[in-house]
Amino acid sequence: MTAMTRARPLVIDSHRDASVCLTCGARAFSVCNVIDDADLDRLSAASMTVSVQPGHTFIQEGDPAEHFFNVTAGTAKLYKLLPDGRRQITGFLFPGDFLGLTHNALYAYSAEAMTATRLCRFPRKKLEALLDELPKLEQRLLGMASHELAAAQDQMVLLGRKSARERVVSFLLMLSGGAVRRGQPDNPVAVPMTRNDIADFLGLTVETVSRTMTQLKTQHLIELMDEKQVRLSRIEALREIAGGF
Amino acid sequence: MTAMTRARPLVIDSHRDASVCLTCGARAFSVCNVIDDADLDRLSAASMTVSVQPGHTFIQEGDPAEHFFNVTAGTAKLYKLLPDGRRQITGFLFPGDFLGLTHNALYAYSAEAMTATRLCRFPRKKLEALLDELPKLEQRLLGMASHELAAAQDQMVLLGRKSARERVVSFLLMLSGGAVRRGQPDNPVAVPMTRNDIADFLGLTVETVSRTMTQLKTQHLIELMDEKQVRLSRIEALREIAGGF
DNA sequence: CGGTCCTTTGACACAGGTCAAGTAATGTGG
DNA sequence: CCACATTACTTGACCTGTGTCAAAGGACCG
Repeated sequence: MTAMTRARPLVIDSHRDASVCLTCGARAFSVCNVIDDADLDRLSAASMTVSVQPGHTFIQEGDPAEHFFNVTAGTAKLYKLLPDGRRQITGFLFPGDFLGLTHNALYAYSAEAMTATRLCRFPRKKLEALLDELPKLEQRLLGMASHELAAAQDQMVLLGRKSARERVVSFLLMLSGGAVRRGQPDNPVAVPMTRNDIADFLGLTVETVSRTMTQLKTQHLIELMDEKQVRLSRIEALREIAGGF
Repeated sequence: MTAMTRARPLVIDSHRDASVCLTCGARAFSVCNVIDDADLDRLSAASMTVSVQPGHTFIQEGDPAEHFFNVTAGTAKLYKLLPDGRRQITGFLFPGDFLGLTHNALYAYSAEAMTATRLCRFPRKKLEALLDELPKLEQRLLGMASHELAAAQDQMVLLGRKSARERVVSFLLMLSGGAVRRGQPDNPVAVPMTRNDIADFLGLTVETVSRTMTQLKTQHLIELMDEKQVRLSRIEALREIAGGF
């Protein structure tokens, strides 16, 4: 982490069509505050803006979960490791996403910035203390958690029952759908992660991801503008392949 | 659903070391009420006990999520289907578990009773209306959702990165761990689900599950008391194989 | 006691993993 | 601005873990 500056607080908002810290300099995609100014000030006293360089792991699985974060800029990945080093990426974070919810006092996963990332950081202790007094805030958290849960269940279907082809197509559609919600170009869609990250997210190997992409390209279902930019040429056909996303 | 009787309400408690409906006749594993008697009465007016026969699907994915449920007896499975019928079981429910949290107004999965099951049913609308007034209740819900989320992430690692052998062993250890938390015998551990259900939970086929079990048996790592009862003979060796559960 | 469902086991096939090599893109220091 | 290293991506050849298909034995039930 390269910079830490005092900032006004995180504003919890509905997932995805998310607002971000009011004063971190990040634009808010939808401003739908759940707490009023007075409470904002109480939160703001303890919040901080944190800048993270690409490749930096700013959360370690198993560490005490001292902070709650809101991504205000950049992209990050969440992952878990097996003892022998196998990795499963459990999610990608974009501006507006949060992390740090945990039922015990430890982080359940590691988090690493993929691009230069700005985070609004807030002590979990304080947040929890405020939950009693700010039911709206808690409802928002509950809503976000429910949303995450639904996404996790979809991912279980993908990992447990879909073929490599179906996984890759589902992934591209997910990315595109997320871009829409964030008000970013959805077709061609930006693919900021490496093939390796995609593989670890989809439960495949780099080689299989790469092969599948070229196969899709050959069949004119997608078009690789460049490495990190994919046009979905035949969305309906792709949706058919994905099997329900 | 074969029976519906007026019951006193669901009591939301910490996941797993869970209490259940106070008056459904189910014993409470830990009585740690989060709401007082007056509020209980308000909840109770709308709650109901529902009995469900084995094999009955009492929640359909995509249906309007009108109720929130608390399992008070029996076992159930949650699953999602792909259009062509492939199935992924996303979780098993035991007494004390809940279901019905959803961020939109639809159920995200189907639920089917595996054994005779009793549920405490509560209208979601009313529950949501009460959240403002009962922050403790909401905190409990948030805690349960966070716990579910952590479990879902573990399951992603299993589905994305573990071998068949590792999956089966992880599953048996999970079952055993859950039994401990519910105060039930954990070794030998009850395995109430069919091989097919296990397969659909682990992202495998019945045949692979069956073969893997006999392989573990041959290697004296487990012992099949009968079809639905497994002794974990060498727990430490099994933990080693599972890779962190 | 015949039917249904669950489980196990065997023989074989194939999707995706592994290993290896080559190419392209990016950065670094001289 | 150019050697050179490094990292990401692609492609090919081959291998293997798990799926598929088939069959048979057992448990349960009306």
